[in-house]
Amino acid sequence: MKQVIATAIKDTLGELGFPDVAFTVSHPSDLHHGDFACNVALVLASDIGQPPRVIAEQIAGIIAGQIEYVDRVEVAGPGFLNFYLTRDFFTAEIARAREMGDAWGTNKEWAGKRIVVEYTDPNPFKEFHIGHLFTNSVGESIARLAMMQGAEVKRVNYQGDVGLHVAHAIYGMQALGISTDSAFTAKDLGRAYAYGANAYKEGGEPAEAIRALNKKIYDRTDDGVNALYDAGRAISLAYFETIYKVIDTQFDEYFFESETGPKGKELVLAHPEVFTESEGAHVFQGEKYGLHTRVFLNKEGLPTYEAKELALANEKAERLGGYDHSIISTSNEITEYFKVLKMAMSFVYPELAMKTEHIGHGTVRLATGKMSSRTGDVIPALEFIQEIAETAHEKIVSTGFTDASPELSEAIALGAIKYATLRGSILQDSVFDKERALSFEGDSGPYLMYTHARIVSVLEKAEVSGVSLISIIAPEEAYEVEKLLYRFEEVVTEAWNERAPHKVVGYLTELAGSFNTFYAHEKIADATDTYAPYKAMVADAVRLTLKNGLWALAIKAPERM
RNA sequence: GCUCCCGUAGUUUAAUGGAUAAAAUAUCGGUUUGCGGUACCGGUGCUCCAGGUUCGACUCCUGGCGGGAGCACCA
Repeated sequence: MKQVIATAIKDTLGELGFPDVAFTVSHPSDLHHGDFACNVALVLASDIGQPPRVIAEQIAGIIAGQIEYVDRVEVAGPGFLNFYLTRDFFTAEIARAREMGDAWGTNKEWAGKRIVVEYTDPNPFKEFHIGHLFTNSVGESIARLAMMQGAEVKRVNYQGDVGLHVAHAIYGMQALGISTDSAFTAKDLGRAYAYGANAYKEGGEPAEAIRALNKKIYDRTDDGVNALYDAGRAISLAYFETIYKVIDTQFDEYFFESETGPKGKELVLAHPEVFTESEGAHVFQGEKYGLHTRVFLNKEGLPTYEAKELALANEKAERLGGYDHSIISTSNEITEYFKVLKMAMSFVYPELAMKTEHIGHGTVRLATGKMSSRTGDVIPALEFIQEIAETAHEKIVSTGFTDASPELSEAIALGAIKYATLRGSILQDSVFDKERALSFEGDSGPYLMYTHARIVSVLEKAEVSGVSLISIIAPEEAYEVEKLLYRFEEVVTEAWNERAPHKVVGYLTELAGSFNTFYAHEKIADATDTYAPYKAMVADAVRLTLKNGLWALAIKAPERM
């Protein structure tokens, strides 16, 4: 529709003898200003020395009545052309949405192409905390938006099972007497890690011991260390799997630093023209490209994150049978490193470098203060979810909802968390206010879920009362909610193009608000109302949009709450 | 010190260079005894500072101020 209007305007410009200028056709921020607006007269004004409103009137005079589905064109404000669509357009869109069903909101832009999305990336031996929950929410949503573009998406999780942090944990295990003789849990590992990290910070002998351990972990020469390592790694990974089940995320492939490490080292050594020796280490000198120098192999000859990530790009391509695009979603602490890495990659793997994209997102802070896995002052993800689920359960019981199952409590808790983390731009740091996420009022995941469940319910009531969804007699004026509905496809595409899941959140919230206004003023389950069948169809299209939109955010849409 | 990100109602956040800067929350006041009140309607209240570009700037440019991250062997 946008394209149709743009073309018509372009033709009109030619007809009037105006120069061909760049203009935009967009949705006005206020629905009272029509469904589409064009700024062409404002752009032309200075070029041809006429007031914008005069130009706009000329264009409107010609274009009115020329475009199918455009009811009228008005000149407004400083000289905008406002296009109002016909009732038939909205009616047709409602029907189209309902026909498309689960495919509503998707397109074929990336059909036949493979996109790899790497996200979450928790490190074994460390706690899976709410920061991982945040990064998982972002990555999962990006992956789903990619799927909605028709791409074949491969979800990938990359985990640091070697490196200094593991040495921290092993050192802590030894110091705290955690051994394979007795059962230990992921929580014990978290404690051990915090202990080792603190010891390393103190420097001196413990730091030396940790560096020595790090080397042993790599070369596997010490049986005692190997035993601790193998048991710890297995317990960590099993623990992560239980979390993935809870947060509804599934990975196609897992990559480990223990595999990419040796390959990364090989790569660095094989490209001396790219990686130069400096102070005993192998570095990439980024200064030539406006970046900074980064170490790829340290002076002990061990690969750093950078070298491993380099090898990882190729590993992914090999194991997944190639890819058309590769997204790596991490917190923005990595952003600067990644620029250097990508530059280095452009010399080693030019084709892969071109397909690689890093998305750095902000970090979550709690209202109570910053959390850090180094001090052990973190909130474990599972405990956090459980706590919110318990509060959700209390609310369900006290308000007399039909379903008080633990599954529903958990779904609501996760909906609250995901919404809260995705509601703003992912670039920005965000503050997680627990009280707010738990309030379930206004802008919230449960608000959207509740609206969805209520539509399901009213549609059932409508059916029972004999409202048949066959009649398409619609009131002359389209409801406001209809004017938002057809934009869903555009929003999904925009959210994908800009890597901005919050666009979907904002849209769904506006849609739900608009529907709730509609619902408060219009009776749907009333067989005596001529318009009831049409209103039920509108409600059904909103239900579908909420369902598909929530899916893009990995939030469940229960039919009953 | 250098690089990157950010600065919007009391608070948390929106706004492809466009119209009266928008929601939620908090606060104040309402909802025709209506299909699920976790809802709906209304009031109060905001672009860090100083220049510049533009018909038009929260948005772009320059310089400040303030916050976060990074800046050689952690990830």
